[in-house]
Amino acid sequence: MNKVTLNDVSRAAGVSRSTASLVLRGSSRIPEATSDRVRLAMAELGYVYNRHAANMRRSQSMTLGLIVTDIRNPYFAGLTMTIEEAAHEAGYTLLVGYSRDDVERQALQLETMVQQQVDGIFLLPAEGTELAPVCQIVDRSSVPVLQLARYFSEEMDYVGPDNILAGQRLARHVSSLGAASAVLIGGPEYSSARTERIKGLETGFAGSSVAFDASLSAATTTNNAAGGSEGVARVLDQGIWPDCIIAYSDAVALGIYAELRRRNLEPGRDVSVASFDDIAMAELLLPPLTSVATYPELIARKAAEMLLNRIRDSSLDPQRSLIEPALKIRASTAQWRPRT
Amino acid sequence: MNKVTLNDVSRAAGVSRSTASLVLRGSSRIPEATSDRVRLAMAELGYVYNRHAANMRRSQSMTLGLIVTDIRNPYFAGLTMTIEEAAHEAGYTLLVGYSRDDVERQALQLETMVQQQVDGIFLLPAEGTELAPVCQIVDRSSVPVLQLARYFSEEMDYVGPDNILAGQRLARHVSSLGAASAVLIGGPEYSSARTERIKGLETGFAGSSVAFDASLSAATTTNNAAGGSEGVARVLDQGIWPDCIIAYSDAVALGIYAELRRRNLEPGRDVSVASFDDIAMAELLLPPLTSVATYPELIARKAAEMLLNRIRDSSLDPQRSLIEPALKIRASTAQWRPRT
DNA sequence: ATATTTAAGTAGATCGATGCAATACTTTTC
DNA sequence: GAAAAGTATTGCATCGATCTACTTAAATAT
Repeated sequence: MNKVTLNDVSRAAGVSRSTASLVLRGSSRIPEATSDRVRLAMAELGYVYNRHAANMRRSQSMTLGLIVTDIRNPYFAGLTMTIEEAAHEAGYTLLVGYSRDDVERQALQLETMVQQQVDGIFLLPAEGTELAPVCQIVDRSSVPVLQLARYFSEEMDYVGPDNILAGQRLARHVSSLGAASAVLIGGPEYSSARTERIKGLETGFAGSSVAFDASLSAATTTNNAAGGSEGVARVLDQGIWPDCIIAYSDAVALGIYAELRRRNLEPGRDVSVASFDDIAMAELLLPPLTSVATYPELIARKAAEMLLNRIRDSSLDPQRSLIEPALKIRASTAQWRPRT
Repeated sequence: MNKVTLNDVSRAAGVSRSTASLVLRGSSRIPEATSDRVRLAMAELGYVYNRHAANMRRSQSMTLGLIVTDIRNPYFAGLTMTIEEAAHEAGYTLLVGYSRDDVERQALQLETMVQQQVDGIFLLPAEGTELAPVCQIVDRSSVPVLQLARYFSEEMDYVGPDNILAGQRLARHVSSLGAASAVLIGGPEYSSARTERIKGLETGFAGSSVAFDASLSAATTTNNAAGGSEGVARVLDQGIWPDCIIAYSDAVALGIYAELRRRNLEPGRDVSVASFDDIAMAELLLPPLTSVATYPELIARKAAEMLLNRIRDSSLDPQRSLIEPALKIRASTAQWRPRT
C-alpha cells in the first residue's frame, strides 16, 4: 500500500530523481552502469510508473477515446477490437464508451473523455448526432475527433466504407437476378451511412426494372435483429411483397430470416435477402447471406493511422477516406426465381 | 489551445482557487450567489475539469479497467457493455483491453492499467492465466482484481455463471431425449469455465445411459465458430458419430451448424446440438438452438457491484458469486430421434 | 458589551514525474 | 598547466486540483 515513487527509487539507487527519470525514458545520456543500478532499485522496490503524474507534466495523456453505438453487433465489435489493437501498438491506451445510439449518452461520454484529457477521439456517431453539441464539448480542449463509419460534418476527419458504391454494387446484383421490387429494412434512420446506402441503391437501380422505393423504408427501426423482424413484419403486413429484401446490415438480416420463417417464407427461395457488412456469421447462415463486405478491420486501421497523424499535426486539412466494399454473392440471392 | 485552469476561473470570478474548487465539488459551504458567479465564469471561459490533476492529488483515478478476450463473441460483448454501463453509472470511466486469449497480451494490458492507476480491474482471464504472473504485476499497486466468468485463484473475487449446474441441467435434458452418446466441442481448454462445464456434464450424465467421454474433446479448439467447425470435423473424421453435440458456447455452435451442413447433416434432425450462453442469436437460428442461458448482464451487474464494494473496503474476504443458469430447450434438441 | 458559534473564504503545501538550466567532474586541446 | 569541450548528474520550478489549517466577518448567546 506504501506507494513507491521515483524519489524512493532514486534514493535507493543513490542518484537524483532527475537521473531516475531519464533512465525511465531510456535517455542515452545515462551510462549503462547507472541505469542498471536504477532499474535494479525499481525492481526491488516494486516501483510503478505513474502515468497521471507524467501526463500532467507533459500535458498529453497517451490515451485515446472510442465511442461506438453497440458492440453486440459484430461489425462494431470488429471495428472496436482493431482500433484497440492499433492504439496499443502505438503506445496508447483506450477509453471506451457505448452510446447505444443515444446522443445524450454520447454527450456524457464525450465530456468524460475530454476531462480525461484524451489525445484523440474515435467517434462512431449515434443516430441524429449534430455538429454543434459535439463541438461545444470538444472544442474547449481542441481534441481531434475522427468520425468513424458515419459522419455529421465535413470539417472533421472521416473514415468509413464507400456506402454509395456498396449500394450500387448490391443494386446491380439484385437487378441482375431479375427481381421486380426491392425494399430496404432497418438501420439508424438519421445516419449518413443509411442515407448513402439508399443513394447507392437508388443510383444502382436507376434504369433497371427493379422498383425500389426508399420511402417504403422510411419508417425504420433499429440496427439489430429485432429491427429486422419488425421491419419485415411491417412491410409484409402492409401487403407489400418484395422480391428482394435488403437489410441495412447483417445484424438486421438475422432478424429478417427469423421473421420470414415465422411466416413460412424461406429466405433465398420465397424471397431474396441481401445485406451489408459481411460479418463472419453471414457465410455460416442457412442459406448463406449475400452481403457487401465493408471491412471493419481496414476501416479501423485507416482510422487509427489518420487520427494519429492528426494528433501529430493538427493543421492538416480534414481528411476523408473511403474503404472499397466487395460484394459477396451467396445463396440468399443466388437462387432467386419469380414467385409462382 | 490556451488551457483554462481553475486559477483562471477563480480570478475571473473574483474568488480564490480553493473556493472555485469547492464549487466544483458542490460544497454546501459556498452560498448560491458565489457558486453561480464561479459557474458562470467556467462557462464563459470554456473551463474543462482536469481529472488527471484531481486524481493525482486524491490518489484515485475514478477509472476501472476491463480485460476480456474477444468481443466478437456476443456473450462477451454483452458482458462488456453492461460493465461499461454500470461503471459509468457509478461515476467511473472504463479502460478496456482485449487479450484475444493471449496471456502475454493480457500481461501488457494489466501493466498499462496499473500504470494508469485504475481503481479496480475486471479480468476475464485469458486461457492459461496463472496467479503468479498476474500478482507480480498487480500487487505492486494493490489494485483489486475481480475474476470474471473464469477464475484462476480462490484468493480473488469471482463472478461467473454456475457452470457446473449449467452442465448438469444440459446433461439431464440431453439424456432425457434418449441420446446414447454426447461430445463437447470447442472452448478454451485451460479455463475454469470449460473444466466446470465438463464436470457438470459428467455428473449430469452419471447414471444415465448417455456415453459422455470428456477425453474425446480434449484436443480442443478455440471459442468461436471456426473452433466449432474444426471440432466437429475432427470428431466426425475419427469415425465418431455422437447423438448429441454439445458446444462449449453458442459462438462455437454456429460453426458446428455450418460444418454439419457441409457434410449434409441437419442439426436437430440428424444430430442434436446444444450449447451454453443463450446469446440472442441462438433463438434466431434454424433450427433454434437449445442453450443454457448464462446471463452476461446479470454477471456484469454483480461483478460491478462486487468490485466497487472491494474498492470501498479492501479488507473483505474474497467473494464468489455464481449466477444461476436456465436451460432453454429449442428445436435443435427437441426433435431428436435415433438415427435410422 | 463581550464571548461564542457559525459562515464564508483563503493561503499554501501537496500529489509524482518532467525538463530546463546549472553544476560537478572528466577528458581533450593548445 | 590552463582553457575548452564534453560527460554525468542534479536542483528546482512546473503541471492543475485538492485539502488542511487558518483568517475574517457576521450572527447569536450570555
